[in-house]
Amino acid sequence: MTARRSDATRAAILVAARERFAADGFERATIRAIAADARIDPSMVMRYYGNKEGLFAAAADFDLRLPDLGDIAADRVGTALARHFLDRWEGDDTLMALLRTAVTKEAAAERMRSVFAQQVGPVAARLAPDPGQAATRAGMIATQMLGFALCRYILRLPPVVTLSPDEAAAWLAPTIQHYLTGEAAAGAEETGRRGQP
Amino acid sequence: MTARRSDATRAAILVAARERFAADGFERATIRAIAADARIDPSMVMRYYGNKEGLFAAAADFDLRLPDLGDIAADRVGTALARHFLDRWEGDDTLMALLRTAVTKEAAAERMRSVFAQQVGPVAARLAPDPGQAATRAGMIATQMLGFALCRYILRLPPVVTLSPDEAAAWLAPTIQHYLTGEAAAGAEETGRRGQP
DNA sequence: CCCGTTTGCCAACAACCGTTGACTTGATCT
DNA sequence: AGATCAAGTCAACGGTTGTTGGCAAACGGG
Repeated sequence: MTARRSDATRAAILVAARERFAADGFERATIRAIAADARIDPSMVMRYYGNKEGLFAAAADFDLRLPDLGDIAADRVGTALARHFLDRWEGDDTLMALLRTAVTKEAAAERMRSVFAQQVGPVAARLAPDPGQAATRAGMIATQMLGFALCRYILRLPPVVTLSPDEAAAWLAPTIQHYLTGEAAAGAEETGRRGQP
Repeated sequence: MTARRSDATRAAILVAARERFAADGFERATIRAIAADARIDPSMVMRYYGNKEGLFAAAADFDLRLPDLGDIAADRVGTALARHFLDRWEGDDTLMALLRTAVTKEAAAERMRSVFAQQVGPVAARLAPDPGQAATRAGMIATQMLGFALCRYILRLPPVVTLSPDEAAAWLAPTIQHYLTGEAAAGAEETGRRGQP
């Protein structure tokens, strides 16, 4: 397939869409505002992306780009993961657009689920000491990383915003490492039982 | 001030508003839908709460209701906090309404910030080994608790949804405890420096 | 050079939203 | 009983949004 003459316009729309979705979320980001940012007519957005959901799907196409962790000592993976997540968040509007939208749109939440299941899950599966708990371990890592992003980039809690990237990584790394390779939490020994009682 | 005749209506509006805000977020929850749930006219909402933001402010008035932790051993506070947070989330729509809205509305984000600063902050200030790091420790606790709530109740990541409350508390407690009283993360020794370089 | 296709703009529609004001009903007090 | 005021209903307005179809200009192959 050869390059179309409208590729520049398509790309401009996508950039503007990512910025608006990241800054305002899905509902408050209007097609008119996105089109104005991209200096084109709103109807162009419809022509190239069908409708607002199609535009979002194209703008929020995301990959964590986790590096190969094979050559990293198992007890240093926590640090590597924490740093990678932070780098990924700082430079890319896509993750923020996805998170802001996933809170209110089921389709975006589903994409968020698949990102973590397909990209963090395998890492846990390879490094977790207990294969049966790998999914849970990946899930707990997601809670910590998404929670950190939520507090730092969206809610902007002052003590979390103030942290330098190095400090942030230093706080997060032991938690990630613990969820990944630390002792599993049984949790059912006090008042309940695993799964449904 | 004596009880007004309209108190039942006011309360019905508030209940319906909390449910809608919690389920749909601020923008997708319409005054018309809330009024329909409460079986009254939309104009009643305006009369009693001024406008949509006033309604939200009334519906999202929230208190963590942290218990007195004075009589709990310092090394068991993590467990107590984790359990309390979980209880608070399970039973009350208010927190979900607040979180769903805080992601896109600055006023709600500000309320979220003050909730954690004024309610979690003091706990950290009393138990942290290093007073200067108390705010940071409270912030990291917020990242973990809000991240867990985000993944379990809003994004519904399967491995996090599946956990029983006891299992969840067992996973969260060591992390909270570590953020509260564990060794502080220096974090600036590798490539950066604390605060601005 | 001409004709079909792509690219873009313009105006408009239909739906929905928050919000308002006027009117009716019902309770309460003298 | 009649006056007063709160409680509730109804219809509408102004604005915004996603979306559509028609039309003009630019482009490119024959």
